[in-house]
Amino acid sequence: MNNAYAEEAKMMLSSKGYKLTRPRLVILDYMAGVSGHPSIQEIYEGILINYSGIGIATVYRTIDLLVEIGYLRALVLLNNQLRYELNLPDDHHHHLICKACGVIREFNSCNFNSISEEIEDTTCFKIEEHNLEAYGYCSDCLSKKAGYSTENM
Amino acid sequence: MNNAYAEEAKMMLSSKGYKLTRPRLVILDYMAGVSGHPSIQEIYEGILINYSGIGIATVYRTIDLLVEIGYLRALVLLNNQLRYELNLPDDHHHHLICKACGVIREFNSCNFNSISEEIEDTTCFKIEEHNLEAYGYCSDCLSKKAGYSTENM
DNA sequence: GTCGGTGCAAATCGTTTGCAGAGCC
DNA sequence: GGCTCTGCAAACGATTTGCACCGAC
Repeated sequence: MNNAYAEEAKMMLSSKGYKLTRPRLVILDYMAGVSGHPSIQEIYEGILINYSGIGIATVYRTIDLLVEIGYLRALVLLNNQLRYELNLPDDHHHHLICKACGVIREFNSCNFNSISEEIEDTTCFKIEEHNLEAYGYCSDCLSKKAGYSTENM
Repeated sequence: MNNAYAEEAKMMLSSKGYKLTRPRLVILDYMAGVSGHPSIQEIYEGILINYSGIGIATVYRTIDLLVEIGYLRALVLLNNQLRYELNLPDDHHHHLICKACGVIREFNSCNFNSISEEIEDTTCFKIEEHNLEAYGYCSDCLSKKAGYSTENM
C-alpha cells in the first residue's frame, strides 16, 4: 500500500486545480493498494464492490487524468489491451508475460542505457524512454506443458 | 520489394490448403513492397487505389492469416494501435518512435540476450521473445522544437 | 453559489461475424 | 462442382461524449 505516494498525488491534483471528489479519491487509493496490473474493467469491478455508485466513464476519465499527472503508467501488451500500474519514481522495471496464462511479472535488469547512445548516434533521435517486454512461459505453465507434452502452447 | 519472400509465402499458403485468391495476392504483394509500418486502415486505403472492390473485413482476415503463417509480424505501439511489418527471417530489430510526428525507425542493436538468462533464473520463466521500443524525438522534430523553443513537446 | 465533475445513456470507433453469392482448384 | 473465400451489412465490445444534476471549494 503506497499511502505516501497516493497522498502526494492528491496534493498534486489539488494544486493543479482538480477537485478531490469521491470517485477520484477512491480510484487513487484503489490503485495505491492493488497488486498486479489491472485493466480498466478490473479497476471498475474492483471498486464497484465497495462503491456501487461509480460509473465506468468516470473510471476511464480518472485513469486518463492519473496517467497525465504521472501517478500511473499505461502498459500495452501484445494482445493490445491496456493495463495500468503505479508510476513510482526511481522504479525502472520491465515486464515478463506468460503466453499461456497471461500472468505478468516484473524484472529490473535492463542494460538499455549501454546501447542507447549508439542508437542516438546512428539514428539522430533523442531517446527519452523505452519499453521492454519479454514473452514466454511461467513455471506453472511450463510444468503443465510438460505434463500434457504434445500440447502446442 | 521483397518478391522472393512474397513468392515463398504464396507457396506456403498454397501448401497449407489456402486458396490464392485475388485479395490475398494483392495484400501479400502490397506488404512486400510497402515501406514503413502500416495499420490495417492504411493497408486498406493503399490497396483501394488499385483494387476498388476490396472489403475491409477481408483485409482484417487476410492480415491475421499472414501473421499466423509468419509472413507478417504485428507491432503494438504505446498509442495502442496495431501496425504490421514483414517478418523477414534473421531480421532481428526494434523500433524507435518519434513522440511528436509518429515516424518509426528501426534499429538493430540489442543486447537483451546478455540479460535474458539472468532473468530466466530469477523468475523461473522460459523466455521466447522480447519487444523493445524506444520513444523520443526524430531530428526533424528536434529542429522544429529548437525553432519554436517554448513548445512543450 | 459557481463551476467542474459525475452517472447515465446514447454515440462512436475499430473489429468481428453471418450469410448469400463469387471464384479458385 | 464443391467448398473456401469474399464483400456487404449488421453485430459487437471497448471507449467517448452530451447532458442534466450533484457536490467540492
